[in-house]
Amino acid sequence: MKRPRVRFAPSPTGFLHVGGARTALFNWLYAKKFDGDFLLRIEDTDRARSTDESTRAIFDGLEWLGLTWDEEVVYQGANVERHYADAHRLLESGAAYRDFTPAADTERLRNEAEARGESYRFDRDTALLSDAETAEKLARHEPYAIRFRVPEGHTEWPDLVHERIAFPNKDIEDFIILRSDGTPVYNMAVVSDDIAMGITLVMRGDDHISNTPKQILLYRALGADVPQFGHVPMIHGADGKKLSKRHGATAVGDYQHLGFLPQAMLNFLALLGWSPGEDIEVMQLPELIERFNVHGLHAKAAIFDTKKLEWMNGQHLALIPIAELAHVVAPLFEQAGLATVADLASRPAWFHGVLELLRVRARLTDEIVTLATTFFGDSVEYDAEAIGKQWRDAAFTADVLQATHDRLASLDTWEPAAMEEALRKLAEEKGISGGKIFQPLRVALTGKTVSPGIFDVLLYVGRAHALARIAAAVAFLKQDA
RNA sequence: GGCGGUAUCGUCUAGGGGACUAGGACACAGCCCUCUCAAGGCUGGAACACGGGUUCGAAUCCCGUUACCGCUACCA
Repeated sequence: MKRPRVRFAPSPTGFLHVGGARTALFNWLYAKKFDGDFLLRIEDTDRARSTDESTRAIFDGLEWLGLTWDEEVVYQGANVERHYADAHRLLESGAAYRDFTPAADTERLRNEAEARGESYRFDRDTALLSDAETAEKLARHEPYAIRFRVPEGHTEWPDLVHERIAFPNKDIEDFIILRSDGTPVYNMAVVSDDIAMGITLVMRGDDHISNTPKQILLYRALGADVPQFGHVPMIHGADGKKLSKRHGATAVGDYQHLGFLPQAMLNFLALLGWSPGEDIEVMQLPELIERFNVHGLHAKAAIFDTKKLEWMNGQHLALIPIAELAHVVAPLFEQAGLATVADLASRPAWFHGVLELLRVRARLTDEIVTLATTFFGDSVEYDAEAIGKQWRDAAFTADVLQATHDRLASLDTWEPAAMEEALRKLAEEKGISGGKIFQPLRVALTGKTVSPGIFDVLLYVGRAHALARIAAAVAFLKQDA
């Protein structure tokens, strides 16, 4: 079997959309799984809408996800000469013909038909000219478009995702392949490029299904092998409509900035329209490649469920090697003004310990930073709610906290087991439950009613800071009483 | 309008004629664990769009209807 060659061919008219990212992923997985090449082609022939900025955004998004491409990026705009030549080849062979009808005329006919509620089909017979007429118009340098002569019969193909799709050719009008200004039209450019790039499988969004018969016709007329096709479904928003800005974040970059991990995004996207066929959900890239199969590809549009993506991110946050997580998250700590990247790197054991505590409690990397504030700085801000709930009896609480402070201060090691033993003993002596100590202590240390386990907080806040915070709480309570 | 595509819990899905009392996951509710919060474990509610066939037997095959989506350009 020939080495498979697939491609992802976005047009640079916006950012990398999650739907595009998913098609890219399926193509990439296919290439990895079947030992093929994954190529990238930027379809920048629409000069007005294409921007370098969005080309960069596509690269960035793909790189962030780790969907790297083989070979150099192909820019469609650089190949217009060939597109033009291919269109003319079709003209020479008779597969296409010149259409001298002014664009405005066909547009008018189309509009009129539409107004009458009829469907318009370009009429080949009125456009076809005698050789003499053609020669005459050519001599006068009248502009013409080149139209493909759609043959009789029907066009069908076995789709990788759908079973078999067939179109009667009578429903396909003679479409333009070269505009009267000499520029190629999308279908012409795509086919010409895919042939030149040796693409063996075209996997793309199912919004291209109706382009496919036209393209197959072009392959045949050009004497090229018709590749395989696979049309993957669209991604919809919660309302069932095609995902768009109205639904919130749709660009891959948005999710990156929201605090999602690329591996979670990939995992989530893979499961949107593909299933391994087993009850397994959380997978890393190597496992995704190993399990990927064409059979699991879906035909039905899927709704983008942010909640599940968040859950998925939480799963990957828990799975990612701690050093890698530290690397991803350290810059965020710096941005938040908590600590510099260099500072964090200088005390990896401490930093990793803090991250271990928080990774299971967070779903987004940003949340880790928020939760981590407790472990930095000297002062604690007390939540009014926390005070009301855990520090009701100020005098009693001050007393308990003072005793807690003293017991902890007398410890000669600063490790959780010893702290717990000491404080449980204190509770027993006072005839109160452990919670009666831990909860007020939590407020003293964090200002909040919720936090990681209290002994872990003690450990990572550090002896000096912890004792200082408890003393400050006692002072606060005494002045309050 | 024409053409094409799709149809299983709210959502992502398993399911390729009998193993279906329709399984898993997210979300939701409850319980357990427990110093709080997460995580984890357990339990619960929740679906085969509708109507006809084919068959001893249909979520699964066929036809129709409906709904939704896409395309219908000298855009890509």
